[in-house]
Amino acid sequence: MSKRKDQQIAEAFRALGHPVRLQIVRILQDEGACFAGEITRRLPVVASTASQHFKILREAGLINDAVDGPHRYYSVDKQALRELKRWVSKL
Amino acid sequence: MSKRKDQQIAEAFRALGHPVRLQIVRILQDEGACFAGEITRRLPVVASTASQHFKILREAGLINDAVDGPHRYYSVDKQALRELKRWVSKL
DNA sequence: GATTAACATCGCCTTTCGTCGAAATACCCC
DNA sequence: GGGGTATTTCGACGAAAGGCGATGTTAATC
Repeated sequence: MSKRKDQQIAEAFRALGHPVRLQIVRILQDEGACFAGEITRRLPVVASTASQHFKILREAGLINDAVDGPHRYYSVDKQALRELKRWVSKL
Repeated sequence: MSKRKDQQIAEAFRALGHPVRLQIVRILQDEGACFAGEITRRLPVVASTASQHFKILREAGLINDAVDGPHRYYSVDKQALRELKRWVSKL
């Protein structure tokens, strides 16, 4: 029971613990990678707020981003999701 | 994609998004039902703080409690955990 | 190189969280 | 019913979250 790992898992859960962020992950899951504006368009918050949520998900390791010209593509981090699933399945 | 459900799922994730609460759920998972003091004894917080964490987990529907004399037994809510697993597995 | 577009970050404000110690509650036992 | 034990609730506080608008940054376009 590593404390380090616990911290990471808790951070991941915390990141998912907000309706907007949950929505972001689901959109990415459904559509695959999307650029930020496309995601933001479907969220009930302004762009700067959405960006904050992206940051939290990114720092929790749940999503990755790739810059492409003026756009920024986001996608789920499959590895992180796998670990999360593994943790949850042990419950 | 019901908004209602999303709210519940987000609440459950949020509840798990704190190291102490993660620890509580794991203790209950490992040991089965425990009374509050037994759990608190292993946590890095005082009793009143632990009680707050129990409350959050209870309100998120993740654990159940049963009064037994001066003690209070806590246990994980298997149904809620099943739902959570189902949700996560879709990611 | 100025302009526009797409995002991110900053600054600010308000609300919620996390924690503690103190007080309240519930129950048991003498 | 008085004292003791287990647990929750209350009250207070600093810390962090979540929101917005304004400002920065980067890159494509003219």
